[in-house]
Amino acid sequence: MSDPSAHEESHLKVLRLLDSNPLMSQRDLSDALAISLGKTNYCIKALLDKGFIKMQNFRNNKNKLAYVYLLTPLGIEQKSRMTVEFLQIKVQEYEHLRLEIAGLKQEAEQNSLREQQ
Amino acid sequence: MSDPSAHEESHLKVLRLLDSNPLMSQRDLSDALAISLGKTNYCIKALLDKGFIKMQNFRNNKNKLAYVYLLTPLGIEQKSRMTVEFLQIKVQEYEHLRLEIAGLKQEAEQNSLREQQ
DNA sequence: TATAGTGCGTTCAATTACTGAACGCGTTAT
DNA sequence: ATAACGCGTTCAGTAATTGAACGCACTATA
Repeated sequence: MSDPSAHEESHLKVLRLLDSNPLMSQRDLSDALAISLGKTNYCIKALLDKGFIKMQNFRNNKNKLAYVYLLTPLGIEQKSRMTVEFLQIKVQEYEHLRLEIAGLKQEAEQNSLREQQ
Repeated sequence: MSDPSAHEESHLKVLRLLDSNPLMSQRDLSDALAISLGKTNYCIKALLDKGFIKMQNFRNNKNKLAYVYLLTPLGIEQKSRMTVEFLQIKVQEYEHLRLEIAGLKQEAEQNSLREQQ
């Protein structure tokens, strides 16, 4: 995929997940996104590098050292921007898929007619 | 992509294209599918290997040597099977996308409300 | 207190996926 | 003749992705 929006989409998904739950580990994220741990780490680093998220140590009520990934103000702003951007892209994909399904349906019907003869 | 259905989808698309126009060259196919020539060639070879298509020399009315890629009876059968299979997959994707769009829309609206305050 | 176990972020060699320039060949145009 | 063209084919190079392994800090167990 040399499509730049492919990376961007992972970034948006991570931002959305972390915004709803900053406690997610990189392994949680890779499960949720169905991508490898390495790729998730690569993505997190990019978001840190861009200043969209920050990594923060904290101790929870069981005195366990852990991390939270918090969206920065810039990250929140970018998340909004990317949300609108992908909304448009997704609507286009939706229409494309609708047409593709229509084509497949038509063909499937033709095939079953052919079998009946 | 270790997803086996990714290959399969290319195969189905090639079968559909060739069924509608056996005169398409590998370059035509790579344009239509927006994939590289090398990948198209790899795909064609796989379909030949499986016996789904056959490659046939012919001479058109201008005495030009050329190839046609014809679907075999097995290829026609497989194309039908794969069409039904992907119809189901695509419908699922469609629903998934619908939900994703709904989520994005809701979020975009929340963001614009936040901006107004 | 010692020690094993757990979960975390991180790394990176290996694998897989993909590209597209280049080639040989036969046809077509000059 | 000979250049130009389009075809399938090849393959070295690059991009993308994986996941086992590592060190570290905390937790549970003896």
